[in-house]
Amino acid sequence: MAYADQYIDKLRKSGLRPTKQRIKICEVLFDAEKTFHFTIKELVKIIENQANIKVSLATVYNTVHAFMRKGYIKEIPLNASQSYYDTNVTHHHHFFDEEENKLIDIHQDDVDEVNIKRTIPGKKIRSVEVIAKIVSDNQSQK
Amino acid sequence: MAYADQYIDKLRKSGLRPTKQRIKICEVLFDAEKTFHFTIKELVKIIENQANIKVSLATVYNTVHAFMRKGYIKEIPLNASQSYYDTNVTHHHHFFDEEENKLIDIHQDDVDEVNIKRTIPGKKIRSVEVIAKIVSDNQSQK
DNA sequence: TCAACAGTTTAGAATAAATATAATCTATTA
DNA sequence: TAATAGATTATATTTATTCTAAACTGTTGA
Ligand SMILES: [Mn+2]
Ligand SMILES: [Mn+2]
Ligand SMILES: [Zn+2]
Ligand SMILES: [Zn+2]
Repeated sequence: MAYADQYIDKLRKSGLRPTKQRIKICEVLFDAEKTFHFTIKELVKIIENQANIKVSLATVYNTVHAFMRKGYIKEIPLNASQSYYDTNVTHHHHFFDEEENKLIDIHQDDVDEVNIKRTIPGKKIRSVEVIAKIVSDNQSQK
Repeated sequence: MAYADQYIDKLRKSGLRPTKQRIKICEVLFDAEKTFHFTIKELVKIIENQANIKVSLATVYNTVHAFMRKGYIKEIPLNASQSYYDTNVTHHHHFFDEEENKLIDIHQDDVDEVNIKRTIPGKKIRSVEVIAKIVSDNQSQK
C-alpha cells in the first residue's frame, strides 16, 4: 500500500485520526481508478472481501458521514430506501437506470447549464442536480 | 361532500373499490385548491385532524402506492430516509429548501429544456428532473 | 334483495436502514 | 510511557416501511 501515507496525511489534515479502519476505507474509496457510486451495504461487502481487517458497521457509517462532512464524498438523492454515495465530488449529473438500480455519471460538460428563471426571496441556490431516469429502449413498436 | 361522487367515479374507473378510507384520502389530496407535497406522516396527521373517519397507517401506505401506480400522485427523490409525494403530476422541477425541509414547485416553463448530450446505448430517457437546493441568502460577506 | 366472495382494512408483528449508547481500545503528545 | 481525547465496537434503539392474517365490506348475479 504505497498510498497509505497519503491517506494518513489526508486524514490528519482533516482533523481525523488515521486509524486502521479509516485508512482501509480510504483505500477502498480512493484507490479505485475511477470514481464510483456505492451504498453502505456494498461498501461493507467490499471491505469484507479484502478482509485483512474487520470494520464494524457503525464505523463504516461514522466514517462515511465524516468523509461527507469533509467533502470527500457526496450523497445522491434517489427515491430509494437506501442512500447512494458518490466518490465523484465534482459538480455533475446522473442517469439512474431504473432496471439495474445503477447510477451513471453525466459530466457537467454534457449538460447545458440549467437556467432557472424563478427565484425565491431571501434564498439562494446552493446546487442544481439533474437526474435522468432511463429504461431499456425496446424500439419494437407493434 | 359534493366531490365524493367524483372520487367514487375516479376510483371505480381505476379498478379500485371506493371505500370510505380511499374517498377520504382523495378528499385530502385532491380537494385542495393547489397541488402540494407531503410525507406519509403529514398525510396521516391531516386525516386525523379532519377525524370523521379513522384510517390505519397500512391503508394510507397502500392507498398512496395504489394512487402512484395509477399516476394520481408521484414520488419526489430526496435524501431518502422518508419519501416525499406530490399531487402535481405534471412534468415540473423543484427547489428544496434545506433549512425548512420543504419542496417548492418550479414550473416547466421556468426552466429551459434540459439538454443532455450524452446517451446510453440501448437505453432511453423516461424523465428528467431538476432539483435545486436552496438556503438562506445572508448577503452579509465580511 | 341478499348470499357469496374477492378485495380491503386493520392491529400488530416483522424488516431493514440508520443512529445512539456505553464500554473498550488506540493514536497522540508531553 | 502515561494520560487522555477521540475512535471503534457490539449491542440496543429508532424509524420508515412492509407483511400477516383475521375481520370487514363493496360488488355482483341469482
Ligand atoms: Mn445520512
Ligand atoms: Mn415507496
Ligand atoms: Zn456521480
Ligand atoms: Zn412538485
